[in-house]
Amino acid sequence: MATIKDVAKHANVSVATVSRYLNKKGYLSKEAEQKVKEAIGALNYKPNSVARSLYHKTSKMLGLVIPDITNPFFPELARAVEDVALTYGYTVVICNTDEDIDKEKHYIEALKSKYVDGLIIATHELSEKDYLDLGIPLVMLDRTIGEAIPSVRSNNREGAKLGTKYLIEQGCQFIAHVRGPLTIKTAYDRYLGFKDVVDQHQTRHEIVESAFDIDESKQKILKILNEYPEIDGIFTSSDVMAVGALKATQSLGLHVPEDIQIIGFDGIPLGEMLIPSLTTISQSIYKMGTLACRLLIKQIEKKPLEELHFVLETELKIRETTRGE
Amino acid sequence: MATIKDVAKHANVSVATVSRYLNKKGYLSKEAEQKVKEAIGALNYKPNSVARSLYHKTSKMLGLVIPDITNPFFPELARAVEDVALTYGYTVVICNTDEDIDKEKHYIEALKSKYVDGLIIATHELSEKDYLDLGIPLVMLDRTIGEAIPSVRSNNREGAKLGTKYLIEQGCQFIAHVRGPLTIKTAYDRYLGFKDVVDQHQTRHEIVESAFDIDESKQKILKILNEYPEIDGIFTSSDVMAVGALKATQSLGLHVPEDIQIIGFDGIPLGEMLIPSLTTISQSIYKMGTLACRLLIKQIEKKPLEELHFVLETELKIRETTRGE
DNA sequence: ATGAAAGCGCTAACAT
DNA sequence: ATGTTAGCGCTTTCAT
Repeated sequence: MATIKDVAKHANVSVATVSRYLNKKGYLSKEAEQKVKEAIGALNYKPNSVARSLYHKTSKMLGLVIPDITNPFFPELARAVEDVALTYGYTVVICNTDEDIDKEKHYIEALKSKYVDGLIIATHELSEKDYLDLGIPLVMLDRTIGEAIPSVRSNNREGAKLGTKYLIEQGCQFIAHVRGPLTIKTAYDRYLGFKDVVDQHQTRHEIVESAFDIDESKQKILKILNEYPEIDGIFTSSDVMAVGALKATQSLGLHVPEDIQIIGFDGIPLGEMLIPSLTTISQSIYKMGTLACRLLIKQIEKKPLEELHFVLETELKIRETTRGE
Repeated sequence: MATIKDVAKHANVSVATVSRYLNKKGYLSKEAEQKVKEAIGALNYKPNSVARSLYHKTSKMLGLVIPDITNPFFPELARAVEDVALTYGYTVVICNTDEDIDKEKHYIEALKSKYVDGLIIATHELSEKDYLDLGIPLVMLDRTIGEAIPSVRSNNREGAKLGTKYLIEQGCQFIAHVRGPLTIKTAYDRYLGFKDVVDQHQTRHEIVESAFDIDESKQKILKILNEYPEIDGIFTSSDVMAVGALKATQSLGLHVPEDIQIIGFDGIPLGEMLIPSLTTISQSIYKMGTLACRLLIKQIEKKPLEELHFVLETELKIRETTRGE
């Protein structure tokens, strides 16, 4: 691979001149410009990012820290981040932490030593201080952590209200809510939204807790359906959980949506592929990703942020697991 | 961030000594070792990867070039690659090319200028020469391209035979095959396998072509089902296409598997989540990823490869879209 | 056993 | 307008 020296030699100028050409900085005669341009073409020269990084302490790399790319919520998000990163000339490195604090630390350390320019964090492991101490631009995705770190998330509580309300409108008299782990704020907000509505309407309800996991959700629902066969509506804290619900009702010989209606949360592509397709509270996943990435790049480029915390509205996507009009 | 100089100063030794300690190379007195160790601890020193990269022309980074992480085949693959990469201390950068040759070239260029150590390629854009000219270790995933570049793929033809045979065993008399784009070798092999079996059994059949896309597949199937209502079996070239088939049969009021049986190909997690769950020819996706990554790292570490081309067997996963025993 | 110094490829301050 | 050079943080050869 040709270096800047080779180009300088070939063009009969100094490396500084080549560098000026490359960065369009400082004075440069038309003539020199022409010679350099030719040399670069002739040698097929490409600037070496590593050398640039070493000098600038910057890498044009972004880190995306997520629990697991295999969770259907994240591919679309990752895609969104990557799409805008590409636009601005950044490369993104995805880190699967499996919600393991050591793994997360390991990755962040590795990225820092590569001069990563910023991080989008979609996990719930470290504390605000840990993140702030990193000393690099950050965006929290799907949660806020203190006021200082910019964030992008959905209005989970309102979304949950939307879904619960719709279930009641469709005639549900006894609704089960499968909520996510208590430690996860997102899941807690959805629980709160559910609670708001059932309390207000004095709707009979039961709440179970489950990991965002299809099988655990199925088991929990089987259990509660067994205990309360009158349940005629299920609102789950995620679409994956709703699949578990669907499996459970199916194995019980229940018809959806005739006997029991189901609403999920997330709006992952899977929902549309199911038969029956899943009614859900859809988050603007792609938009969350692009927004987070733009926020991050703005910080990296030291542009002012007129707003730090973004809350996106959710949308009720009526499909086949509810009765419809 | 502390540098090697800081550590040297703190420990009252030269940077060379610190470097020797870091790399466990060359002579080092117990005493010096102790001092350096302390200094590193005290300063919380972490070696800078960028500086190392510049010297070694190596980055401990791997590139994974795929069409689109949003395609449900790839998250599991990416996960597998990352898991083994992590074990060996590598970081992986995922590149979504959208099957766009310019995007692929752009990414590869960017990675090269970052001294990426190797590439796993799961796209079909560039030629063997293009790849060879890169001059870095490579593994082809899901296809072979010449003899020189190591590869990992499934035995697609045998897999297709397995599926087609099973459909016939289950009583199908008229089978439709939705094949993938002709340009994709993988899809072609599956088509060949299908053809092998229907020809041998003189089974009535029809073939349509579709992108690996749910809606297009649905439309194509709707059309052929309309033309030949006697079709009682569908074998698709991917699971996503099979979802299209399921949607099509459902919209026609057909019962699966009673009226018509369906078999997909891939074994993506989605298949299990569907209701009815999808009978499919399952590839060992995770294994393909780990194998490819190990192969790549072996090359990077200049270890001999006893074998260059790996063909993994597929497995028939009998679920609910076929009649079963 | 340890240190000084060159060099990886690039940028920018300084000199001319 | 252009060139010389120090330095980014690290590794390694060569002295000592």
